[in-house]
Amino acid sequence: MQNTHIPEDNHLFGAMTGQARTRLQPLLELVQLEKDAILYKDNGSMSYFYFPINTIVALTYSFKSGDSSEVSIIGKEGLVGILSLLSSENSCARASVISPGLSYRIARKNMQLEFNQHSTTMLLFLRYIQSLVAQLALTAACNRHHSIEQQYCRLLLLLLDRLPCNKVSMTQESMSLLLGVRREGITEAAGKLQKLGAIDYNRGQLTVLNRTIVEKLSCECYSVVKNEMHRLIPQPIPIPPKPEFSHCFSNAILQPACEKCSNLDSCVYLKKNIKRITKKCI
Amino acid sequence: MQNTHIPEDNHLFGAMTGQARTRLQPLLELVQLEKDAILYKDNGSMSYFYFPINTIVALTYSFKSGDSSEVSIIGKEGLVGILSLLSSENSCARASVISPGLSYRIARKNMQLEFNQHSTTMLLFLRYIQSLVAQLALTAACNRHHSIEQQYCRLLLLLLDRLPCNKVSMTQESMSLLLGVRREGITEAAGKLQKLGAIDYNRGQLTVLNRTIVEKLSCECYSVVKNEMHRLIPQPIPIPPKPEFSHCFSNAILQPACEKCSNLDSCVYLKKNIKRITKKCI
DNA sequence: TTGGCTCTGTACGGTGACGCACAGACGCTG
DNA sequence: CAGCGTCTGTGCGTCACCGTACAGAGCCAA
Repeated sequence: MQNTHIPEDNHLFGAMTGQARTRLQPLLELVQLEKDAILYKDNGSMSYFYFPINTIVALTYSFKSGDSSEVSIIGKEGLVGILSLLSSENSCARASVISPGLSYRIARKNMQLEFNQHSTTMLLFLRYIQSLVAQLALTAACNRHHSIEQQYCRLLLLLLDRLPCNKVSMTQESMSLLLGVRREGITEAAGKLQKLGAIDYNRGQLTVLNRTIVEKLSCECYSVVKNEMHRLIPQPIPIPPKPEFSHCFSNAILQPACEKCSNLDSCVYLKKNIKRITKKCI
Repeated sequence: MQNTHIPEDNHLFGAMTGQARTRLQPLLELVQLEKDAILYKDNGSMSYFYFPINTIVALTYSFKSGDSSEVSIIGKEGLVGILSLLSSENSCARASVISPGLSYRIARKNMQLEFNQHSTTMLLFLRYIQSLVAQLALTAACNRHHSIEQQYCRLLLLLLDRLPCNKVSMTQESMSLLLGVRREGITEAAGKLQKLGAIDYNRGQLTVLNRTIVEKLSCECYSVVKNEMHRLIPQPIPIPPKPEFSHCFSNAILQPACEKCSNLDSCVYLKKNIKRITKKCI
């Protein structure tokens, strides 16, 4: 049975020229990123770049005190690790998987070669970096001025845009760590949204029922970031979701469509030969 | 009388190769940036890049509500406008002069040409962009977790590093707008620092008396940003301040060394042919 | 079934920052 | 010198968020 994913499901990869994609395609490897896997640490080096397909990665900055805060969310629209193309070293943020799923990855040196030798690729990536910069700047200002509720909604929307469905698999505890606030703050915001009928949730399984309400309660930061991204990186024409895809590969995110897929281990696709990246890997 | 400044007083310019500097030097123009001049707006286009000498520029993001927050501080170590090299458009932050002084500037198209055609320049600039990114990420997390007092100290240190002396010419009101907090919050923080003997101030004229205390009260963000910058961009060997320089060109920052320089208009250097960039210019 | 673990709901006091209001101090100008 | 505008100090009440603590509810495994 054929694999139902193509690297072009990642928008940034899809926005590369045909020639560039032809060059890179043989160097790509499809991997399953599991929850809380660390793709790179604050100061460590990284071996791979990741083009997420249906996984979501957060860039977070941590203080010595242990306090931390998300600075950027990267999913199928982007590339994890791109900032390290700017120099030989990483920046000071950590990249961790907050929603498990599939991603293509490519060895660092191959990516660096492509970036250095082909100006069209470089220019595209630089545009993407600019959109990341805008996201960072906005997050800074947002953290200063907006309420937990607004930021919770913003985060929900960022996650939704990067998931193949309207279900988010994250506990309130995880969300609070991302935003750098108390868990109780999230409980309160989520409780209000539930009362309004905007979301429904149960033990780490959150479903967005009415996206409009969430958008209204969110701060303007969400739409600004989204528009900036769309302005800089052309978005692919929306393709109707592939049933098999959403069935078998996003089972940690979707409510599974069948019993046997409620566990990753029983998924026939994953049984094949897709490497798993777990918490222990880097 | 010779001009006492050279473009190499700007660290980023100084870190460029000799060939690159030779190419750019004839294209540079020395200008006087006056307080509150807007170098570029949130969405507008920009005509020049600025290599600050003894002026300081803030990148701030503003919300529709009018709330705003500084996301980055740029002085003699950097280049204002560099992010727009990444694509044809600007990012969503505004650049305004918070400390008046001199800067070299270069037309946008000339800079873009240099960036596109010379890889050593490009690589240097990309490294600088990475340090900016680190600053943005840190600011985001800092805004979340650190107190006004800590952030006030951080800002003071960032300003000090970019000034030729220990005097900062800014009102508490201006500082509060930068940090995106109440003016009274700054009053309180400044009052505490004054009681401790760390600073002295009077109607917009602030002198740092004991830098060590300020560093102790600051959050770790200052040193992290500074180290990241030094790691990525080689710093010049410190040169003892030139008396004439500090006398005549930083008079809006320094307590003037003589009476006739207490006013910009009476400065013989500025009388010559240095263009002034005021609030009205863009 | 039972016990233990995780996740969520709630409550309480503490605190840092806010918004507002106003007074005093300083410095410039006529 | 008088008057005015700017800058700073201070004192409220309010609110959002924090830290802590604990209880209940759901889920899983022994």
